[in-house]
Amino acid sequence: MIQEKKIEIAQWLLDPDRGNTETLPYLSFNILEERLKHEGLWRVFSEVEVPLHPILEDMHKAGIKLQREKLEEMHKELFSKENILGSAIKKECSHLAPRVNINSPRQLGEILFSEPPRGLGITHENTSKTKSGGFSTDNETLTKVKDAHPIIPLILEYREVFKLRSTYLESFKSLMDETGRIHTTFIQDGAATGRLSSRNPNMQNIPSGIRSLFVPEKGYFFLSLDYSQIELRILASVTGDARMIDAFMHNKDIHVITAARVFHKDINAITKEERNFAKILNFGIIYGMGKDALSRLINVSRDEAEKMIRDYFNDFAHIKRWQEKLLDKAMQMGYVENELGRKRWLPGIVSQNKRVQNEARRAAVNMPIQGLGADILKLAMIRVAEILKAKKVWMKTVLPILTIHDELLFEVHNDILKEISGIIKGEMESIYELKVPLKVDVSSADNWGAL
DNA sequence: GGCTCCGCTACTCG
DNA sequence: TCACGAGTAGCGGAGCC
Repeated sequence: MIQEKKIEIAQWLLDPDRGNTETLPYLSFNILEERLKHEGLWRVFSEVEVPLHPILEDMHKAGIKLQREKLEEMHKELFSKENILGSAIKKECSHLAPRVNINSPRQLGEILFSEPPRGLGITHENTSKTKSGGFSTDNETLTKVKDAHPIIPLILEYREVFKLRSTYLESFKSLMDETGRIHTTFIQDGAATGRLSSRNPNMQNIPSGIRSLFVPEKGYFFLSLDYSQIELRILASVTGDARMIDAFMHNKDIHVITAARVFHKDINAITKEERNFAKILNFGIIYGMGKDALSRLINVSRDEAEKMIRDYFNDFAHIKRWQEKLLDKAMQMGYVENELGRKRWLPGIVSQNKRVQNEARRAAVNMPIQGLGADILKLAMIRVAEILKAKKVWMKTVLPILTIHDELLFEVHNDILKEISGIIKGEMESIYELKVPLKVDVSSADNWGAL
């Protein structure tokens, strides 16, 4: 691994948000090494990031194959659909603005929500929602008024089609090599929590509807292994909350358990909707969600949302205490850290500006969870690569293809699929010890969409 | 007049 | 103001030559 890369990673570990320090680029590696050791970051550097780097290079080299004909076909189809929808939309508002650009949210907002004669005067609750004072035209807003005018569903469908064509299919076409594979770049020193990201193209946000375009070579299968509910398991483990730990130890449905707690009902009486609310609440806790966000998301009053959060913390008392302790320390020390010592500095935590401070507080409670999830996956990648290299199959009959936050994707030769999937699953589940078991779900298929 | 840069809006994923 | 973490496309304003 080249020295320059090590320096970049060291700098990122010392300032993962890229903004707290100014002139690190001129520091020698020796000085960076001292700083890493001084900050307790040497372990993450030497045992995680350094050994991970060649694996990401191998993934880049391997790439992932697209079905060229199917890609062309889908592109053609979407392009024609896009044109038809575009014409229909323009027809609906041609009397107002014959030269409207549908891709301009500002123009679109004017046309939909201004009073006649300038616009269609569609009624809506929240006027001028955007930062710059314009009408918001996002999916949530338009869905609320989708029956008010025939133009609305057309716009929603146009947006969907346009996104698929322009952001995904178009870039696949231009990035595909002669063999039909595209080679994303995994960014090791980008995300502030320790996660990886991906670009050119971003393979970590491919819509499920077009994943079937990606296929293994003949004689191979895709093998996917994903950690089941890893962030909630980490939440249970690092907070030491006995009830949540118990739920995972006995393989119970964590969202049903939560629903029973906050709705004061028996586990067997929980409805689908209540389970879904609890699911949103569980994730919301990881993200530091407040009553406003919760009430908007599950469509209850702010008072009801506040009560649900209060009940949640009453029942999972360790979680509340863990958050308070963490925030105290963050304010004293200026940073938070995960179990491996990975750090994130959050100067906003002591800001006089309430909004800035609250942003930092949410990031603070999230980082030790999201960041440990990232490290567990990274450790697993390192271990799996080691074993598969020893078996002489790495980059031969087993290709590492993608890593998507809680999931690994491989392209594996038919003959060894079963053996390899057992090995990788075992390593992923035993790579890190939490107070609850790590659970990995395995699936394989002859295209990415079928996993 | 044409070019690049950047913030904003919107949408995709875990 | 609106829940954490990312990347990308297009629009449109600002500033430069």
